[in-house]
Amino acid sequence: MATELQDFLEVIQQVDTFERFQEATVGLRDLLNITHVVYHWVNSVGERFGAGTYSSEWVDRYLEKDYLRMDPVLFGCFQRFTPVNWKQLDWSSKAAKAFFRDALDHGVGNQGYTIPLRGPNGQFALLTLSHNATDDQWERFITRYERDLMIVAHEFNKKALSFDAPGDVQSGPTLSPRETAAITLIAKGFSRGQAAAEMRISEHTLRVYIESARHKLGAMNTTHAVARALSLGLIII
Amino acid sequence: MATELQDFLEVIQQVDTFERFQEATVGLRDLLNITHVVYHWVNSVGERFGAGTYSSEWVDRYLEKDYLRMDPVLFGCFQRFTPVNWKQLDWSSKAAKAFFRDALDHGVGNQGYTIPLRGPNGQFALLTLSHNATDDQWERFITRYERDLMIVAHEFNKKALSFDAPGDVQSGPTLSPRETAAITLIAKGFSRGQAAAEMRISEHTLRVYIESARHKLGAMNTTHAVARALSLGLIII
DNA sequence: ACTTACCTCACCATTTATGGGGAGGGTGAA
DNA sequence: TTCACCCTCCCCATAAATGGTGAGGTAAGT
Repeated sequence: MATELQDFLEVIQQVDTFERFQEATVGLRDLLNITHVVYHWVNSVGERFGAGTYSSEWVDRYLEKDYLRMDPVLFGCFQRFTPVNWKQLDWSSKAAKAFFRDALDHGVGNQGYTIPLRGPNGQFALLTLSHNATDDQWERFITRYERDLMIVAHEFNKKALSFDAPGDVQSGPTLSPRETAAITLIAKGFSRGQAAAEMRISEHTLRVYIESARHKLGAMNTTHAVARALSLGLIII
Repeated sequence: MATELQDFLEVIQQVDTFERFQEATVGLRDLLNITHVVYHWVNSVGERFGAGTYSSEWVDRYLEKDYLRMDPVLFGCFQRFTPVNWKQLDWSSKAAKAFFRDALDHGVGNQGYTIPLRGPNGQFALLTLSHNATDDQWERFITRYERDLMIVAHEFNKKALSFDAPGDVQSGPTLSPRETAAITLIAKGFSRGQAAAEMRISEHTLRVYIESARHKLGAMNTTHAVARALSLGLIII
């Protein structure tokens, strides 16, 4: 690992407030000598949090124009496992082209590289680097730093996570074996009657499990309970 | 990065069949001079695939006993973002203790380290290392290799992904914006009437979206559709 | 011994979801 | 332009889920 980035990991580990995230992104930008570094994070309750070097005008415009719903970077990363060079994305739609032009006008670089990382409970994070460079230059930059940046992204996430769920992991509700089995069957598309038959219990009993699980999960209805159980990783389908 | 692992990345990149995964795990085990290396992967359609150095007896027993549903490692990793040292997990339950003893009896080491990684469409992968060592020795081992192993895990996943969706990323079903919005609201526990009010459309229209999404997702009912949409990463609640 | 949680079963009335139709207007791509 | 897909609205009858309340037995932990 490049020694300058080695040191930078220490900087991340000392982040203790949201504001420090901002400083850390600035630090990384200056270290790599590029135009922008942005860290974007969606926590387990769907709250978005961003820290980075984009101008506040661009951030406001991005939110105002609801670019979240058309940004090919965000969209591409939602469907991907691996980091992505922006050039590889699909910019063919009219909306995407307009968005890219708008971004350029607001100081975002013409090149970009984004690392997506996912956690349990729908946690989703992006570390984005942007710069003005030729395709070749950018390719070389990525080749040089991609592995280091992966580590940096993970360190950022570790910090973000520590803010999200301070303390224990095992805090959420737990389901009994029969409740888990019942909810899992329902999540697989079984009706109550089918699920009861599968579990060889009366439909009445199955209802008790579902209701019990629903209460534990604080869910409004069965569908909500299934969604929460899935999000919390309590069941696997 | 340790040079021996540097070279190993090349080995991973040359994996071209499922069998080669097996060889790669053996290679990594010998390189690190530990007892076991296992790579476990759940693809976008829920199929499980494992490659590693565990004895076939243990693998068979694991499946036969349905340890998948009680393994604290698997369970812990589902709820976690970051790699986990097995010692940190909750082994207090009777089932977990019995499982651990059974694992020891089948040659699994007393120490372990597992890196969870998630992708879109519910893809979930684990890279597990296991060894017989004291807590201190294992701690030192992890401290030395954790960053390198993260890179290795990502390389494994890159390969696994290339087998999963050869070619296009856009393989699964997609939902229209309104369908996504409707399914998301239902997943959040809204009734059809509430969701329709929230979207400012008639309940009839909302039903059309739900039904349409249900058909696209090949789901038996609304709850199943929500579960599938969540698993596929099409919605976030 | 006592409490807590789990598993199993039952009835009531009401609300909600589902499956099957049909129809018109919009937008974007081939 | 035509085709496909999306958005919006409507009716009907039936099937399924929900909310509330109750009750008896087992198993584990304090």
